[in-house]
Amino acid sequence: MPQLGSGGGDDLGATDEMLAFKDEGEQEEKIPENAFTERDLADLKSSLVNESEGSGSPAAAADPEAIRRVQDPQRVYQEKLPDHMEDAGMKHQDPGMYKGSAYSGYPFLMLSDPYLPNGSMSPLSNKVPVVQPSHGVHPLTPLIPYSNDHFSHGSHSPHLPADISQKQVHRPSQTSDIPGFYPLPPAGVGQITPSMGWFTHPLMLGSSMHTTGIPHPAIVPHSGKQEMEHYDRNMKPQPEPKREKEAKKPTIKKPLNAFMLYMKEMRAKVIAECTLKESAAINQILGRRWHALSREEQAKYYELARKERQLHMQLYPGWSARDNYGKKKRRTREKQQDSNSDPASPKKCRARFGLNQQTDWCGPCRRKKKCIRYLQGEGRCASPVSSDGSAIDSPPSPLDALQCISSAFPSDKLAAPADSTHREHTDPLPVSAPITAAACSSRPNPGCSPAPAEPSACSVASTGT
DNA sequence: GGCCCTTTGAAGCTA
DNA sequence: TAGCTTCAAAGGGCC
Repeated sequence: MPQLGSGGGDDLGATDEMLAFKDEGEQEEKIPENAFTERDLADLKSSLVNESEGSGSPAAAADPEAIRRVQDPQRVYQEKLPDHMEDAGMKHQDPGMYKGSAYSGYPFLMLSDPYLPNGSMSPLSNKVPVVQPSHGVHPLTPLIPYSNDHFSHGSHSPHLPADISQKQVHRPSQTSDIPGFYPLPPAGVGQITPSMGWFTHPLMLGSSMHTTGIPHPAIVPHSGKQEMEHYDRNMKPQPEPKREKEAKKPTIKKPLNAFMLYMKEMRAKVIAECTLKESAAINQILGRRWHALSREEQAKYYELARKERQLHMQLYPGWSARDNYGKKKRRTREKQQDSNSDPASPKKCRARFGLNQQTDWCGPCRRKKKCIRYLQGEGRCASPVSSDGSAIDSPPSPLDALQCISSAFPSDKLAAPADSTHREHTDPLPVSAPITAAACSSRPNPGCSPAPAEPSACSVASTGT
């Protein structure tokens, strides 16, 4: 795996685990200077619970651990907030690791400078033209990856829900205790912890602010306008029938993982460069580019993702990914069947290549994903025939599009990673992969010169499937 | 309107 | 513990 595996890395799939991050427990010793206080955290949780669940606190009630954490904030926050923020130079302006990254605007990393005292963004924050006009979230705010348009729907002002201020007024126990969670005067901003700094972003306050005043984007209604209306109503003090209230419980979304953060950042770039629109095709490209990233580059995103998870944990101690299970319907049965018959399934590929399953495979292969070699153009697994005797099809061919991307993005990493020693498991896109005329004809990029190849191979990029 | 596609990673579940 | 499933984002396509 290219990611972060250093030689003997075992779990190459979870490369973030391979980072030399300290154990959470070890991180308790240091508290970021700006760490918000125990009280803030407790209030924050309280407000979340109050707003989403009504006056009661079912989440906490159902989760003694949550209560304990709230009551033991020292443990909570110290436990959650890693000192590697300091280690990585993130506690203050980081001249290195995040410099030049779109994530220079990452709330966690911004600490003192990301949001200037007057609320404006750090100049560094505009480096990457990620544009998400339809979502009132600042595009450079990775800690705001969650869909937030739910909070700005309907006739409300796209900037601030009409009743926001009222709600703040009517929530004395929260507003008074969480001075930093609401539109703050410049002085207040400085009191907010780095991790909470995004709360004060003008855009956040404008459109994605949670009506609780805790605008964490992970909190969204289940879906749609109607639910949002319910959600708004839910914020009002009037008691509602239990069943109804339950149905209106907002959804707390999963924190984004490293790749998701990367996608969020790079999507617009890929779209702009290759005039692609379909997310499926874009994601294929991004997936390949992800593998082409250097260890250090990926480390940024793993770090961000880790902080994202930590913040998420702090905000929603009782939340579990399981809470959202069943909220999406998938054709899992069909996929499962495909996986079983897939000649590139991890198990089969491992066996065919006769490689050590602990060290010789990339993360995807060690899970359910296809063998990376299969995908990367070796064409097929070692055997041309699958276990059931049927012929193995040629691998999916987004490669031509990816090849084009490699031209569009003159990064030598795609063709020749800077550090090849750490990507033995995920070789970059084969340079020999031809760019089809179709692939390039749909792209304005002059660097994309077609090579003779099957025209149909571009279908992935040009049409999506 | 809502699911599908497509990617990787994290977390939960199951045997 | 290994393997599988689900969800996270995105937005065009499709039914």
